[in-house]
Amino acid sequence: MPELPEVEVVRAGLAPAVTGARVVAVEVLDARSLKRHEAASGDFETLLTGERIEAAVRRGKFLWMPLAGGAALVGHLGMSGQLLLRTPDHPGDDRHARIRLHLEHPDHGELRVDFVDQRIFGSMAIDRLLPTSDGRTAGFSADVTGPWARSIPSQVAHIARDPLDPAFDDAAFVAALARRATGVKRVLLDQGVVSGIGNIYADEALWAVRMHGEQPAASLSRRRVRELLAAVRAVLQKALAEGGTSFDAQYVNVNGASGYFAHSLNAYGRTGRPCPRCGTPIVREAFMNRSSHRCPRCQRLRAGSRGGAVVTAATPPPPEVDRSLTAAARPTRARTAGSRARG
DNA sequence: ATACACGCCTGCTGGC
DNA sequence: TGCCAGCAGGCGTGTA
Repeated sequence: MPELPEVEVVRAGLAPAVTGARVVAVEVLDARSLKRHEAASGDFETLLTGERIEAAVRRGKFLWMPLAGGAALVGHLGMSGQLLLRTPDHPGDDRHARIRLHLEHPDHGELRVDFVDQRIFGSMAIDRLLPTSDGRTAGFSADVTGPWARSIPSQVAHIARDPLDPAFDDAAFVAALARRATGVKRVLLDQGVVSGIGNIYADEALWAVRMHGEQPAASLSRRRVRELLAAVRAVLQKALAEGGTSFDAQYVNVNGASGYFAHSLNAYGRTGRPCPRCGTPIVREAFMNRSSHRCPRCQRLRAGSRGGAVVTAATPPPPEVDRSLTAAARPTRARTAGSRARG
């Protein structure tokens, strides 16, 4: 399931191929993938056909391509979405292909972008661009000089900046947690507070700093919140670095699903298997209609230390983000695009 | 305003 | 073997 690193891999793979390309034809194979397209703004195919793509930009898990006409093509991969860059003659028998874009690029010639999405939690839409509320660059892209750089699609405007964004406000994040009367994991998953984090990387970051997901956010000291934020960044960057290796730049096989499942993980999906740190079996617990995974020994609920004396016994040891995520993960890492064929 | 349950979707898996 | 519940879960919406 694509979270920030996976979406960034897709964006980075897409960008060189689509930037400057013209949309010559659009095929909507399943209109359900347009559920976030506002019909009142016009027909999706009509609005998109003939447009020139200016860039590929990402904030959190949202991806968009500013168009020369001033609007943007917005994509969200949802649970199972992929944006696959293909040659025009690629077989069209993909069972879950929902939308197809036929592009003409001045340097690369004819290209096809297939939006493939099994569960249809993802979507594409044409949306208008609004100025960013803080006047800064809207998201991540290679080019920040275009007229669209400080503009964000209306349906992405409520999404917070992600932790890898240079404009992310650490102090505001600390303050936001102090205000929240809920568990820290819920806040990590709230895209209005910090974007890009899904269930997998939330569990991994919490494991890295030995924190219980139900720990009340407001009970955390500023220091602990900053440790958590650092762990989030480390986990995302580590995954991103791995994803970079799985991208086959030669023949643009842009693929959001290859990579991260089943490897590099210390807690997520490891129910019953030993915690890489202490050996205690990882437990799985119901959480918001899904699951949380944690080490019952390393990650316990603790008395809050915020605003009071630090309780020595409750002070966690320093996080071991790097060592655990690097060394433990490598042997099980999947290969690259080639391994994807197994499905 | 904030917190949380729910619906949207398909395909796979395990229990009976 | 077939059937069905459960699970995967991001995000918008509705409710309290």
